[in-house]
Amino acid sequence: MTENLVIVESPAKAKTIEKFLGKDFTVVSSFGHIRDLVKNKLGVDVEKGFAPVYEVPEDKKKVVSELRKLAGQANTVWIASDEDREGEAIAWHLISVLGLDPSTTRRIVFHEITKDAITKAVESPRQVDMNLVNAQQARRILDRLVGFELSPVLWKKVQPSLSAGRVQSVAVRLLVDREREIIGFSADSAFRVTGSFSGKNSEGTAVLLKAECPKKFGTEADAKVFLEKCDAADFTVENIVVKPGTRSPAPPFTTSTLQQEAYRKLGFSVAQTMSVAQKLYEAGRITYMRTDSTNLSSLALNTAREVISGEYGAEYSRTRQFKTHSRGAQEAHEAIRPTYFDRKEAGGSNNEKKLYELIWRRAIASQMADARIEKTTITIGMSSSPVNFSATGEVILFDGFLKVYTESSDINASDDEKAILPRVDTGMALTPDTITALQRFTSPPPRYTEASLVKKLEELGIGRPSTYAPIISTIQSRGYVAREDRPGEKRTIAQLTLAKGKITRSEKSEMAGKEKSKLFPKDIGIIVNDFLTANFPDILDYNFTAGVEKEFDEIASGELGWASMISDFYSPFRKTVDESLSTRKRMTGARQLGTDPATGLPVAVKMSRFGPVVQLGEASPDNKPRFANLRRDQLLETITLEEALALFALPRTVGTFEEKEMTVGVGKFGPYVRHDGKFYSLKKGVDDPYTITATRATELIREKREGDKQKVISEFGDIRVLNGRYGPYIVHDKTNYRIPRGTDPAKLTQEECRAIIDKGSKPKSTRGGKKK
DNA sequence: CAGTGAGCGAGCTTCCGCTTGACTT
Repeated sequence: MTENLVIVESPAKAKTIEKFLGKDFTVVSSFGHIRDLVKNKLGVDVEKGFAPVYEVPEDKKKVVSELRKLAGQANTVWIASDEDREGEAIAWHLISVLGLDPSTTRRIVFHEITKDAITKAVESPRQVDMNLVNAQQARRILDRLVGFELSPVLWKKVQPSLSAGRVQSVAVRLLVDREREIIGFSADSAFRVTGSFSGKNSEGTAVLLKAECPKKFGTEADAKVFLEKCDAADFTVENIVVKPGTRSPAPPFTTSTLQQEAYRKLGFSVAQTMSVAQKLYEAGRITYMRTDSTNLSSLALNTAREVISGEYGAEYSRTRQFKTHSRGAQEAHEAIRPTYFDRKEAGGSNNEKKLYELIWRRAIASQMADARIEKTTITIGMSSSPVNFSATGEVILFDGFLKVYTESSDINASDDEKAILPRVDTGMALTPDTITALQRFTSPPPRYTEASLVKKLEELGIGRPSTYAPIISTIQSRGYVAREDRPGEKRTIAQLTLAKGKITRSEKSEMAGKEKSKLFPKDIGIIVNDFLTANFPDILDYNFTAGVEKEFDEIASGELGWASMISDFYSPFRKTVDESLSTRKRMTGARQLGTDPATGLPVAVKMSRFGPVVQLGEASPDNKPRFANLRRDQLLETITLEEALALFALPRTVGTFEEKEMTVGVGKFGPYVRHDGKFYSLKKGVDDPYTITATRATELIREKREGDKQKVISEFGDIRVLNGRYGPYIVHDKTNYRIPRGTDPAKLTQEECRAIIDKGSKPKSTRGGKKK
């Protein structure tokens, strides 16, 4: 018999709270939502005022029956789900599913897990707020209607199994729109002039000063004219400006900023960050990792102050509370911070340690003093032209929070290195050692990374902390976008150098468009996006979510009825769905590229059942056209006739080896060499199927044979002892057998192998585990 | 394990947000 049963959302939270509440209270977890719209149907009765059809999902039945049992034994049930829309709905579903009495069940909330906050919460219970619950139901129903009405349109008009939704479709649109900006971008170049000067200051010390000309020169000729002027000029220090300034720390982490910084500083993917953070949370090392709040509890503020004062001195401490700026934030939790600031290290694995340290530094820095800096700008005038040179430098007078943490930026910061400047005096003469004009190209807008996409989504108020990682994974698993690298293209840039009264020209090369781990939209994503933006512009609008969120807020405050909101949305939406089903044609992304000069046949690209293809010739009852797959880095939208025709070069014969032909092609598992009925994979990033030579192909064959030899330890007819990924094992009749510990696999005899097989120390069948 | 690209039609796919384990390698 329990006196009091408290239900929270997370089991780790339950464990912590139980300690604060004492023995009269049992604290258990609902593991999030316990009820949802039915799984495989619309689950909304459109005819009957959009009545939702709820069910307890299969994987929640156990939790529900356990909770029901405990609730039946308790005198008082307290529901302490989060203080936001979803949390309120969880409370309401719990009351309804567990058969609790709404008038005696106590709804409590707290957004920091401290004894004080919990005690206060228990002293002021309330009842479930039905307006807030209705706002959640409206959100849920709207998302279901959009997702389950839109996706089937795609199945008919584009391809089966595709999906669309309020959040994912806009995420894909961001990437497609950005890709089109990049496609339409043409790089401009200008010449940037820098100089290296020497002179003697009033103390008689020789100084060296590097400075840049703020004016850019559009053409090489203009740059040359300027360098000629420089050659004839006298240079003097015209002006020295010293400006004090401060820099302030960033707020402690939210889910989104944690994902961004873990990507920039540690190279973690968004999903990796969340799973590592989950481990730290379960171990009690950090506060909850799915949050949109930058708020810190007063307990946290106090302990941070103590730790900072003790570690760095009181002058480094400055207590701050940050306002949460993110759109649609619900602030049910604290910011992400260490549970104990005095613990500088925590976590089992290396990744856990690294992420913990990052969280610790960011949270501690947020409670530290501003850094004080001094920025110096030296202007150098020249006698032959009104153009100046300028040198900027920065000195840190007091490091403050910089002692612990500096936030990284998405933009490459290599250009504005903060140098320390030497002492110079106004009017001082300078002699140029070298002055160079280097050609610089403008860059297109950057492609999104997983983390920068999350940042953008958060800015638009789309998605929630618990869904950022799943969104990124959904749009990739649907094939709409892919995380890829690109080697980039070599580009030649010109450089003019003035030294010792002579101007010399040289050329350098740089890589343009190199990409690492960026999100690229794929053809199917572009086709789906174009279809949706053409037919459902309202839903694909970047501000759609912000608009409906405003209405959800009105429902939450009781100004708007949820059913009327849904109804206003649904009638026109449903009409557009029906129209696009009956009038729109299938979308294939087809483009006619022209005629093949060799055969005179038409060349076209389109999306086929198995991906983007180029087609040579037209299909008719007595003609089967030739097909070739597009490469991973090509798009239907941008591929040229020449590029498309080049794809038919495969498969090709590269030569003979041991009197058998070697052919190169691209198969299911990438590029290969085929020889004597066997396949040999080309090395990724090394070999190119279009240019690989016979010599290299035979090399690959020999390498593979050598590798296979080492794989076989011994062979007894149909029994083989092999070296596998997980160590040596025995193969017989297509089944693998484990070798007993302490046995030298090289010394196994046929009889011993037979014995192991007969004993049947079969590893479990590898087939069973896969779920549909 | 290294291919497909048509058409027929049954039966299936799909949303967003709240939470953790199951699973195998």
